[in-house]
Amino acid sequence: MEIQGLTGRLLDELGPAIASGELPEGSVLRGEELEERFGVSRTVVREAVRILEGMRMVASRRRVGITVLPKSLWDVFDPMVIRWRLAGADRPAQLRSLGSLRVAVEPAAAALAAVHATDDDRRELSALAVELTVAAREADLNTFLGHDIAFHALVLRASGNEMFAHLGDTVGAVLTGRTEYHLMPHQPEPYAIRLHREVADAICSGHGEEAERAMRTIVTGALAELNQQLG
Amino acid sequence: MEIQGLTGRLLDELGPAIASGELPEGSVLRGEELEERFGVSRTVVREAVRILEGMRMVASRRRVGITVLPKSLWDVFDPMVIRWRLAGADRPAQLRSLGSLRVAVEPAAAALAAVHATDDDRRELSALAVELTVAAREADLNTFLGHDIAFHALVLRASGNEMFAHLGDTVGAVLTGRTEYHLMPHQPEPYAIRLHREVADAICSGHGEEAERAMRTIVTGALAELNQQLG
DNA sequence: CACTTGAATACGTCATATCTTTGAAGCGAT
DNA sequence: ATCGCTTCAAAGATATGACGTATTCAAGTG
Repeated sequence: MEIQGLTGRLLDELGPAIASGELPEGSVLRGEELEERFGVSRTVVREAVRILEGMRMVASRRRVGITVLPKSLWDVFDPMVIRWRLAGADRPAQLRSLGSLRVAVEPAAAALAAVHATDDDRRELSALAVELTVAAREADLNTFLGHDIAFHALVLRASGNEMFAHLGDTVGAVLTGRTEYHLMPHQPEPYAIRLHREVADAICSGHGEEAERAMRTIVTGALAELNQQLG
Repeated sequence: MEIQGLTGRLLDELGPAIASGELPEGSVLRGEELEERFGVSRTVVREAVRILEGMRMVASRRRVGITVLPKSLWDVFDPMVIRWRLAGADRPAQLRSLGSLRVAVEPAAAALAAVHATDDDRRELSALAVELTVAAREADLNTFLGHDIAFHALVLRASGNEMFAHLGDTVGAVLTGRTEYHLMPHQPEPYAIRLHREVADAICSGHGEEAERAMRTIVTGALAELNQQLG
């Protein structure tokens, strides 16, 4: 679900360059310069810049050029921005931000899911918790990661809140990144696994507060681990 | 900080039309049709569509046209999308989503602010709490609203989390909308005012848990009130 | 020194042409 | 009648030339 064509390719050059700080705040680009540098036409440059303008990473002004805006103005919830920042020099800061966001949102989502999840949601959640346990026991990290992502995305979706649901992919990106990052030398901790089952059980039986508490333990643990890794 | 020019104007026609459901999921537009309907050139249409594509509200495909994507794919955290939805038929759903989001995020932000707020932040927060109390006592609703928005935005910013900070404007839009919505026939509740002062005091003195608790009481109260209003 | 004026500049918009992709119609063979 | 291949046309994607317009900067003027 990405932007296609030359515009998309240019975007994937400019976005990361800005997100990583390679083009710092206040940098000025000229449209014609971008045309030459990337060998594309005005059309392509203008459309890519418009998209960046839509996410408030740049502003285009007559007689001045295309200015890189301060990070505080960026749409930091835009999945593209998040992906670019996770891929570049801003990765630690982005992981910290997302860690705190998870601590805030996921317990609330779990509590809501206990009320709003459909029967199908509950069944799938239970199944995922079981498969998670199996994959962990067999130390199958890739399978584990996939189920873990699906688990958290499902809780967020089952909350019935569209904004929470939308964070599913982002959380998935964090979990993927975390696995890649420290390469998961050890198998997942049994305690964390048990907590996932507790979340699933609590949501299935409609115990919102318990689901919230268990989920909070999971995400605060993840945040603590993250802070330890990042120093 | 809006998109300027004809592109911006077209965007402000198309965005709300899609957000309100006037152009439902699956609707197909042709670029040429938009050119004629709005009397603008291809350039303008394409750039506006590109921006909408960037927020995943539409997808453009050859031989088909510009298709309105299902709401579940939209970047629901994009400030433009939120504004458009708040302005149209989707307003109740958007208010509910934002209400839950506030319950999740603002208490966490308050807790973090107690640790990360600068001295200036703390001073400003105290001042705002006082001015809030004064405006409430004088039943000056506009002043009260302004300070209320500033208060919540400051807590979010002082949390030190850029993603939380970014929600300041959105929360402001919710508060503004709420005041406009039920026209605030009564003066703000003294209990809610006291809670704001508690939040400020707790953050100033570094008591994260107390700040979190007081803030949670505020936002859960707001959510309950909202649910009552919306049925 | 402050103000006005003008020219240079870079984006904004329009119009047109060509290329590329792709959905669908057409058509033949099994 | 259905499957599979070919062909065609529709619509977006890209390129390019022309002109409009706001904005900046500096020269000129009082």
